[in-house]
Amino acid sequence: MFVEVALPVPLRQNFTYQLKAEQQTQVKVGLRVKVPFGPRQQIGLITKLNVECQFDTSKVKPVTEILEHEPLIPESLFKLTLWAARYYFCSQGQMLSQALPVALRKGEDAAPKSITHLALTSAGLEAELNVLNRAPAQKRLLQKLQQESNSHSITMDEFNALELSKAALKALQDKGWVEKKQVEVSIDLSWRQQLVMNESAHKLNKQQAVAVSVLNQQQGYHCTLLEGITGSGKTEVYLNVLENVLKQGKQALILVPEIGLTPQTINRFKRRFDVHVAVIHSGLTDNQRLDAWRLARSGQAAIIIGTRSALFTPMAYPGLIILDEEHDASFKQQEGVRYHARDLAVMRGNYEKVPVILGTATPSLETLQNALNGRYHHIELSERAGKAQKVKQGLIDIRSLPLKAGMSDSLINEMRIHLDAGNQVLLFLNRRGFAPALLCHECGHLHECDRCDAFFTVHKGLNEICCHHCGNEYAIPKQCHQCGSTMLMGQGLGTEQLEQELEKIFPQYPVVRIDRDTTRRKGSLEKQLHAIHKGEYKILVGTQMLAKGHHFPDVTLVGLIDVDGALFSADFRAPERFAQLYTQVSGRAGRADKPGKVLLQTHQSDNVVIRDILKHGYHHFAKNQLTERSQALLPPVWHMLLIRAEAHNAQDADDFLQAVSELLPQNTHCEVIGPIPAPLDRKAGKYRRQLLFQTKQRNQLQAAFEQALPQIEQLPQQKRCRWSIDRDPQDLM
DNA sequence: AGCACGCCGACT
DNA sequence: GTCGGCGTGCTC
Repeated sequence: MFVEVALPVPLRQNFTYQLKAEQQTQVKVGLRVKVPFGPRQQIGLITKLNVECQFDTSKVKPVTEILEHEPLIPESLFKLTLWAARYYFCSQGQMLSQALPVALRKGEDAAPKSITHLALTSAGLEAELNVLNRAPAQKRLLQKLQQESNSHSITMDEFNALELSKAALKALQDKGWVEKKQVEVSIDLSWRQQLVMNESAHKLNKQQAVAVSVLNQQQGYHCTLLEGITGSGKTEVYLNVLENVLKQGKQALILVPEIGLTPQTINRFKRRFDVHVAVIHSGLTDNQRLDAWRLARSGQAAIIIGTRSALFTPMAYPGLIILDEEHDASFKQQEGVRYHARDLAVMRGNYEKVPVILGTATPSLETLQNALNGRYHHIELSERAGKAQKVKQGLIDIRSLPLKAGMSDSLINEMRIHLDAGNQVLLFLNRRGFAPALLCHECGHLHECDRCDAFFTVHKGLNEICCHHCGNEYAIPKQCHQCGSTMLMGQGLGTEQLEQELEKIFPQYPVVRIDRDTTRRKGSLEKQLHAIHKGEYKILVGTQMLAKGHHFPDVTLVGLIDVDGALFSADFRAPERFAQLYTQVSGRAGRADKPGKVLLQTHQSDNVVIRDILKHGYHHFAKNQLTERSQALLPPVWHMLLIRAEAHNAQDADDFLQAVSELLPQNTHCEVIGPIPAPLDRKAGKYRRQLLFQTKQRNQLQAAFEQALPQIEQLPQQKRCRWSIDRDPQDLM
């Protein structure tokens, strides 16, 4: 008997293996198997049984081992994954391995084993808390354990949630009061019978109430765009719908952007319901991920909340999928298989027959189009939930104005007014580092990365010049590389420099900078945000990071220092992104008793995009953009596939893509553009070229490319370069 | 993607 | 003499 196995290799095919007699009775589609593959053993999933062997039978190898008795993931999720492999033109094995926690890919057991508990010993039960007055961490842990009335024990997960040090635990163990115990896991599904609420729902305004009642009526698959302006209380709507779903004994999957998965967000859900919430984020170890996965699969975790990859978490009793901040670019994977969690979430809702809610204040054009043409329901929340006031907007035309570190006098004056009134000010600049280039004042030479077509960014604090594209870095040179002059200076403005200048202009107001450089260490973002909330800083400087997801109630003025770069990038999504960013930062300013203000500095004050957003708001702008995209044959109206190729030698990449372009149809419904150099022509020492394939209909793209792909893989030019496929690309970089 | 094989330069 | 650089080819 032969079986077909999907393996996590980039070859777009599955592999045939033989089963030994004793394996044949226990084999099923969806089981993991260990198989020999070339010189090593690989773990794959069975996709078909009893297949005719297309391969030279004598070369077919036997399956080494079958790793379980029951399929790892439900059929709906398995089917979704195979669908995604076809859609994104990758191998089934690659897509399936995306869908499994790393531990399972490596062969770890899927069934939950015993887990470690921390338990009180009898001595610990009688121990006096007051003895530990000088060891507060130990005291808290002991107290917690003594309060657990039944078991006098907690799981390691619960211990970690207390955020106490390992040393405190060690000390209690050494005293003989606490011990580690292996406990057999039992599956606790009591939440399905009786949902316990920790707090009651907040009062909804009329729009929220209508939204909740519409969403609660949905049975089976529905997709809804919940378009709610900042502060309109989307989360409260989620929580109400969630309550209804949990009461039916069904689980909910909540997907959030990478930056949005903060303790505050998680606590919001934990605080409302007394259920197990499985949190899946990038900081987890492989085994912690696997634990969360098991809890979700068995149905013990009622709520699963995570970032992009959590999309693939199996659920025993699926009831609802929510994807928050739907427009966020972090839902699209940017390496390997470039899937979009938003699109797959909608597809998953289809397969699981459950409703999907896409929430945002600034819908992506893709989602907006689906809402406008009726594929998705569309619910709008246009009222602010509290009595928060609308922000005031201002445009500063900086053409020929004198600037201090990129700031005009009017911006600085406005800042002073808000700061003197005791409020916080947020300045947004999407360029980290001190200066985006190093200029020789004598000969005009701009120092360029030797591996990329890009200038070095100057980082004064690190005393380094860095290439933000390949990670190349050197100490700041003392002399110009071209003329030897020592008169070197930063050219342009970055967050680091802005921070420094602000400290000079407003010495009495402490400045904090939030960007990838200041938040590199784990937990430092949390720390800085906490300090901001406590009011330790008055001026906040930062990149995108600062604009996304975090609300600062004491910020009353938001300044966008330089948006011209963002608006005039070569990318067709630049206006959309800018509009989203602007709308999102605007939402950060002000609160009920303090009206907020947003100031935008630009050299392009009469730019139609800027005018449109300021005057009519995001929704109006987005509708106009859809028309423009349609006229320009761009997504989401047309469908796009991008093939990137890179090679040491530009000609090799060009030749390959040229050959590809000749394999693709070109007519009124299908367009091929390229090969063209990528926007960053040379990156990390390699030349990058790309080819765009666009079609009017989604299925035309699927059909045409499916037909061409086998031929593309056979092209002799293919060997001389590395190439990859990006369906529905986020950007053309 | 890995991993082996294979063919040329600078080291104990 | 060998260690190791990465180009090329293969994986049921």
